[in-house]
Amino acid sequence: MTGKSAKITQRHLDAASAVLNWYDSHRRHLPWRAGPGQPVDPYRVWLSEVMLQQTTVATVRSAFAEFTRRWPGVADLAAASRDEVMEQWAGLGYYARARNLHACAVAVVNDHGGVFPDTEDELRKLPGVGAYTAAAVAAIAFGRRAVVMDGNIERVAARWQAITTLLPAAKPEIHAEVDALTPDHRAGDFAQAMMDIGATICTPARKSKGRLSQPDCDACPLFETCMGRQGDPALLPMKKPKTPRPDRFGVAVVAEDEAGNILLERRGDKGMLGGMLVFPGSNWADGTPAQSRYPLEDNQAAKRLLEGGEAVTLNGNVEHIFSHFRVILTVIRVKPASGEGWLKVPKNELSGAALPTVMRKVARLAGLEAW
DNA sequence: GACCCGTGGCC
DNA sequence: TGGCCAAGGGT
Repeated sequence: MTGKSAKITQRHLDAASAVLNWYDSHRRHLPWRAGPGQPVDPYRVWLSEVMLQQTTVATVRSAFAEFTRRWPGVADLAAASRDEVMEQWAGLGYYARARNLHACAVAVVNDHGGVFPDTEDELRKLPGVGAYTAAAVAAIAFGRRAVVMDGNIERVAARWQAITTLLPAAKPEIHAEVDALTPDHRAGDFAQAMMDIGATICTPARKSKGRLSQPDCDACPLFETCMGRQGDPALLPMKKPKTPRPDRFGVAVVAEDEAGNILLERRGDKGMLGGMLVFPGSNWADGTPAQSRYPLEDNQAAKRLLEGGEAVTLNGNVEHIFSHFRVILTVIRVKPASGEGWLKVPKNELSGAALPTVMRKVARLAGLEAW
């Protein structure tokens, strides 16, 4: 997109050239990457980029294989129901990605004749496609020159230029350097090369035995032009400290009717776990453990399940860490007098349902899943 | 800019 | 064990 570029120096040109040469012999071979001279499938590029948002390559490998086997093209994915997509996405997290993934496939079919738009601006308008994904797809799938900035490239560039400004304030400054580095041709290869370098050589610093792990600078194609090596590259990029993660407490009710169905509800589209299935339960509140108060006062429908049946509070808790808080759940098991009004899933079909991981932990504590 | 939004792996 | 991190997007 637009934005200031740093002045392009010979150092920039040398670095970009070295990166592309390195890529030709050291690129990672990943299922969603076309080989040299092989045709690129924009659907697979887009799908992999969405999956890779904040998610590791190892996790995406199997998920990508399952999705492409089930839905080989964008029209197949668009023709699926959203609930099917949510089921297939279960366990991958950030469920807005799954909602947007389906909405995006539908938009490509309905508004673009089933063909992905090939410019950054048009891609950017699709649901779930932000600055990074639009640039990546434009460059990788369509050979456009686009400035691709992700966490890896951000780190590599910040070290290469020895940028000491704190993130995220440093983003424009880093973007300007990446822009100046990005070649007119092979911008997609350049971006993927930078990500490979970030993932395998210019790795994030981790504390190990009280020291910071060091990047493998000797193996890096940017060795000669890197300014970060004049200091300690492991210290870069500098980041603003994160806000602490509070604890929340709540109750989940595992209710099984006479027919062996488990009672669930589907969350609304907005907010946490949107579109996914969850056990009835309380809200998750800051502060004190829920069992010390009146935990289901905020959910009368769930509370009603406990009336009539013998409710058992299970020993132990479910603990789960989300991006911005930790939740500790008390689990109550009950045979309700009536399951009316709840979504019913047969006990033996729970494993294929759109249950997020925290709810699978609840099911496990209640003895419902091997998992 | 700040905050919301999952999960698994690593040391 | 706890804190940090991963090919971010939406509001």
